[in-house]
This record gives sequence, C-alpha cells and structure tokens, in this order.
Amino acid sequence: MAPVQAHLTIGDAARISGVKVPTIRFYEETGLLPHLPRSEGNRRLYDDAQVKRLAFIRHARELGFGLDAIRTLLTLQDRPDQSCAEADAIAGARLDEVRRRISSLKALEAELEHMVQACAHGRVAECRVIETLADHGQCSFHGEAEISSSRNDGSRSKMLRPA
Amino acid sequence: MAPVQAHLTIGDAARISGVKVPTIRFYEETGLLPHLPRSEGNRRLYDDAQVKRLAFIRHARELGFGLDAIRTLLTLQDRPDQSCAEADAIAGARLDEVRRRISSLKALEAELEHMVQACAHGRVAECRVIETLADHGQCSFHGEAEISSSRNDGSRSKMLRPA
DNA sequence: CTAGATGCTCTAGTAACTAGAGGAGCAAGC
DNA sequence: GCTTGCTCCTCTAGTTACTAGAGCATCTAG
Repeated sequence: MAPVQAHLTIGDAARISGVKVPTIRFYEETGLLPHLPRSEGNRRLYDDAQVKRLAFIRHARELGFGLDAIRTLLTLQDRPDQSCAEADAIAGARLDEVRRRISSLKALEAELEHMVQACAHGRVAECRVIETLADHGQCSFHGEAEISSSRNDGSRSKMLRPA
Repeated sequence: MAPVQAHLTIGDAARISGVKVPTIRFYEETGLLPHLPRSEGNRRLYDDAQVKRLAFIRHARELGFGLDAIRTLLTLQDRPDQSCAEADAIAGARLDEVRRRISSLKALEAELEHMVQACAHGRVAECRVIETLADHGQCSFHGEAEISSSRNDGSRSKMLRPA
C-alpha cells in the first residue's frame, strides 16, 4: 500500500478500508476503534493505523467473526508478545461453527430439493411444498437450519412480497 | 393426529406445536396467526386449526424460510384451488439461497483451515491468524460469508429445543 | 460567494424473537 | 376461605450489526 497521509477524513478512511462511513462511526461508538481526535470543525481525523484497524475488522467480518470475537482479536494484536492461543481458539471455534453450518445446510438442501422436485406444479391442494411444510412427519430433515437469511440480501423481502 | 379439544390455552398450544409461548403471542401480533377469541378471564383460546398453523410455521422456520415468505405460504395454503407456482418459487428461491450459502461457507472453511493450520502456536507477533486477518492480500477468500454468528448460536438452539 | 458534497448528532428501524417487570387468574391443598 | 404456585396478561426494552433519515454545520470547487 502507498503511504497514507496523517489526516484523513472519515470518507477517506471509508474509501481506503472499504467500510462504510456510518459503520465506521458505529465501530467507534462500540469501542472497536478508539475515540478519534477531531479537527477544528469537529471532524474525525484518521491515520494509517486506524485505517489498518478498519481493514482488519472488515476482513474478520467477511470471515464471519462476531464483533465480540474481533474485539478480542484486536486486543491480542495490540500485545504481540502474548501467546496466540486465544486467537487460535477463536479461529478454531469459528471453523467448527462453519463446518456445523455446512452440514446442516446440506441436509436442508436435500430436503428442499425433495420438496421442489415432488411438486407437480398443479394446484395448491396437492402441492408437495405446502404439504411437506404442513406435516413435519413427511420430512426427513430434523436439524436446525440457520434462520436468518433475509437480512443479508435486502432484496429478498421485496422478491418474496405477498401477491 | 388425535382429535384435540376445542379450547386449548396458549401453554397447551405451545406444548403441542413446539413453539414457545412468547413466540406464539409474537406471531399473533405480527399477523401470522389471527387474533384469537378470549376466555372470560382474557386468556387466548386455541383450537386444532391454530395448532396446525403453528406447526406449519415452525417447520417452515426450521427450513429457514423468513416470516414474510411464511406469510405468503400460509395465504396460499388457505386457497387450495390456486396454482402453487408461487409456493414453488418461494421454495426454489430458498433452495438457491441455501446452495449459494453452502458454497460460500466452503470457501470460508478452506480459508479458516489454512489460517489455523499455518499458526505455529507461538506468540502473537508471528501468529498467522492475526496476520492473515490484518492483511487481506494474503487471503484467498474474497466472498461474503454469512455474517451473524454469536447471537444465532444462543437463540437458535433455545428456539428449536422442544418444550 | 454559493452550490453541493461531506460531515456532525440523534433517533428510529430492521429480523425474529427473548427477557423481565408488574399484575391477575386459576386449581389444589389445608 | 386462604395460600401457594403455576400460568396467563400487557408492556417495555434488549439482542446483532448495522442502515436510513432528519436537521444542521462545515468544507471545497467553480
């Protein structure tokens, strides 16, 4: 990366780090970033270190770490002499979680496939999709799926809008 | 199913359907269940049909459908003569989503594995986990993972545990 | 000098619930 | 009749990780 000037605006920090402006303010509020020095006109001033911190957070978020975990990872990063066992544990826990999720989602995929394929595309009265949903006994999937999809792609609620 | 008495309390409905009491009230508030008749002492009275509706909702939630989608599926269920194309579309969209998520999580799994394996379990200063997070360039994963882990663990297992 | 971009704070909204306060009904035992 | 303890009622607020918008101040380019 090219050397960065010492006094960046929040907009600059956003462009460089890829984290949105309101999100950066939110991170400061919740303690992931320190309270920043301000200009005479009360604007936050960012430097290289904060931008790097933001990039760290962003990458960790992309890998699915929660903000609590990231908070811990950041304090670890600030103390390079400590053992990294805790960072290991956090990453390992996340890996386990991802694996569990994958296997759960695969079971889900199979069940949904079954549902969709069995549907004769006729009327609701003999629709397999509806029927399977109504009667849990017909269903081979008994795990817990992840239950929080619509938030991530905001288009979904519009897409599935009731007729 | 065995015939059920006409006047069940909310607690009975919860036990039979596997949906928790506050959640049932929440579903009524948000229109997934109709407003229910009350007893003299102002208690909600449930019958077989409502309990079935709850079971339908619960199953659909387990399969990861959002409440908006479920609302649509329920209105479809109420009109058995209509085409089930819309139900198909909803299930199909959910299937696509699950597949996308699986492939995204697999990439994530690979990246996390890489991170964890590369860590020499020494001090933070040379920790691969921290390093990889700090420098996105080192990382082969560039998708977006699902980004909501900590809450989901807590609430979900409780939510789907049979009462 | 002014228009428009950017910044500030604050509030409220999102999904799908969960938790708790504060109160009332109800069934059983004494 | 009284008490104990469970269930039920309503209401508010909290969770995660933001996002949207109001209403105002400040900065920058032409």
